[in-house]
Amino acid sequence: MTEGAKARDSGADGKPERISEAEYAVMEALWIRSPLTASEVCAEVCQQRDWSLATVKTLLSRLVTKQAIATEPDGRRFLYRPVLARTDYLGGESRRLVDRLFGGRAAPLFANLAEQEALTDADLAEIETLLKELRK
Amino acid sequence: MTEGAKARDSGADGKPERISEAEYAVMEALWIRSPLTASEVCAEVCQQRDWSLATVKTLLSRLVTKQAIATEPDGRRFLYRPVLARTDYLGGESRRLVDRLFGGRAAPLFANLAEQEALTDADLAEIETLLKELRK
DNA sequence: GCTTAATGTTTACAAACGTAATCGTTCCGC
DNA sequence: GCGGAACGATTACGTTTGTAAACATTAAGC
Repeated sequence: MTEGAKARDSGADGKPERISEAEYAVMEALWIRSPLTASEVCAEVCQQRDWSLATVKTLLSRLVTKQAIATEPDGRRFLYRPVLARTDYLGGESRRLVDRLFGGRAAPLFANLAEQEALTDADLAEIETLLKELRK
Repeated sequence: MTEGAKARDSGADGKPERISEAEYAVMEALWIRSPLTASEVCAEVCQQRDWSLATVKTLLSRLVTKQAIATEPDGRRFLYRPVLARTDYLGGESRRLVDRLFGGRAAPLFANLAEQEALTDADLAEIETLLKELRK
């Protein structure tokens, strides 16, 4: 490409492009262990999702384009490792949900989860502990 | 269609198809007030999202197909109203997020939001109140 | 009665996504 | 040195989503 930084941003500046659900599965593998080769990633996810190696390669390429992962050469092939931190991703997605569906406030989300009976006793206990931490 | 219940489910049985982000904006309008005509929905959302009436009509059709809303004839036109309850939708999406990103446990989500400083004092207070309720 | 405005239906089209096959190169084993 | 395996890059193709225009029908005004 002759005129570098064409556009479509997601560059170092603009907010990172969203990671799709399939791409997320690949990210997970890399968050657990990295760097990995494409084959190694496939070894981690292809069984569970019933994917072919080709699919994983496509997803890796797209993630590189989105700058969610980076490559480092290792001989004739690449090793892939996350650029986007897991915590940042989770935080971003959580905020998105809270902003989009609950007016940016977390309390209604919890009320909703409670209503859905999606909160286990363990969850409640942990949250209580966290609350104490935060209010300190 | 000659052979009713063709497929593509989302029928009365299979889990409801996902509602996209644009579609959600339409649902919001209908959750706030319903039934509404297409024009009325447009009056609610077209300014904010910079949409044309045509776009709203498309989204309404798709939502009808997905059985998220239903129509009732009103003379020569339709009135639209939600079939999917707001609470159910919010609950479903919340669970999806918790399942997909946090292994189905709400506590890590909470921890994450805290880390992202996405919890206001008001949130904390409300959640505390909720917790007390739930543990009763 | 005829034009027109409103409304649902159909069709359109580009971008993103899911899923992959194919192509071109290069290294490794024989 | 050569055939195949491994790998990244390119191309492919159907579906969903975002966004809308075109079309058909009909009710309503003049």
